[in-house]
Amino acid sequence: MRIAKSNGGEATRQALIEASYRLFTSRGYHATTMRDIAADAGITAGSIYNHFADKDQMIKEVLLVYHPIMKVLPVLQQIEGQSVTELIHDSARRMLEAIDESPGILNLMYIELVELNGRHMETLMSSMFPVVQGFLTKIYSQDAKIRPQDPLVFFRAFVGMLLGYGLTRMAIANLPNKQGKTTPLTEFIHIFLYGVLES
Amino acid sequence: MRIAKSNGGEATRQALIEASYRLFTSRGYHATTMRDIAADAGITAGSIYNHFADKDQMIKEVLLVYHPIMKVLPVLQQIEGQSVTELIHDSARRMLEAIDESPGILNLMYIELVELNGRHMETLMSSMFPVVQGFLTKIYSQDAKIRPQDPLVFFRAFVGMLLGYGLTRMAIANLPNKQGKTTPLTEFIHIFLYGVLES
DNA sequence: CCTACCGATCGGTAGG
DNA sequence: CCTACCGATCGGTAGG
Repeated sequence: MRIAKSNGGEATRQALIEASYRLFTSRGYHATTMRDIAADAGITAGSIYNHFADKDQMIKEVLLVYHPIMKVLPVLQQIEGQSVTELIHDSARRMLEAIDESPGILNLMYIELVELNGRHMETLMSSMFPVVQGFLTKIYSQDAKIRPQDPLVFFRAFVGMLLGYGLTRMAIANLPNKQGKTTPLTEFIHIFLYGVLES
Repeated sequence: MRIAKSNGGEATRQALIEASYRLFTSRGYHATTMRDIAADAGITAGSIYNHFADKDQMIKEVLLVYHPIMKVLPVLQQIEGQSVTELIHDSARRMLEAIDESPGILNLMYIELVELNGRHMETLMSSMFPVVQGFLTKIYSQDAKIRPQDPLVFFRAFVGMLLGYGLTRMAIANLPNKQGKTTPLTEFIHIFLYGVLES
């Protein structure tokens, strides 16, 4: 039972988390120095250690708040719709909104997987498990013929569709001659629905 | 017109490329030191610079050989089949084979995109363009109703399906309690085909 | 929260 | 291809 400091302390801590999120996602973990983070948050390097034990604890807290899985879980729990089609449309749209709120958030997956050797994956996935189960129950209890017998395959295909959309969009955005096309998320959803539903 | 050294020089160079590929993909670019690479290739750090100007040139050459795009392009050119279904099955299977040949190869995408800030994406994508166009021409000239009017959407959905399959498989493989299930690539392909073809 | 500083380690070079 | 070494910079600490 600790009483929060009235002002500066917590604000600085938040600024540090946001700064490290910004820098980690745009350069990677090991290329970002404590001095970079401190400067971005408006303090000096030594002062970071009044808020965090070390660099590893910083990325841990960033992952806890910003990892795509963490951002997407609350959305998955609030899905609404009267049919599989509606449920998928609603969830796809809202999951992508959640991801678009934090630019570069998908990079955290890679940072965790490669630069941190997937150390936190187990924790993240296990907190995901019950939510996914609830989501799939909602889907499969609808009155519709669904092609994959294994719900896990359904979920992998669904997440895969969203990942594929997000990553190819990222790749295209990195090009200089990006045409001003509207992003065809609905087309991706339609392909997935046609693929997954027995007509 | 340089005559290759009869022996050790080129072999060491190859050993260095393979070592750096292995280490870059398993730890990331900035976490891998020149000393790590040298040791893995069986020489000392200073000797690397007889073969490569600097660290940046090493990752460049690794990308040129191992980047998923480079591995997948020759496969895309050799696709065979008498129908869209056959063509997609053949290409998906062979593309995934090419990727499975080099473990961790997908990590190179991340290294290039985040740790190297996407510097080489343009070059890679532009070499991809004509091959993709040939692939799509082959697909769309078949006698079949294809749902996406824009071939680019078709291709994004196709690549997205493969990426989604590969990445969710990676995520699952990182878990300790991985069940011994067979990987359902064909189910992914079926979902995609049902989604993309008008029956 | 800052200044000043530490030991370690990095990428890269010199000279043989 | 190795030994020896450089300047720079890193994560982290001490003391105030």
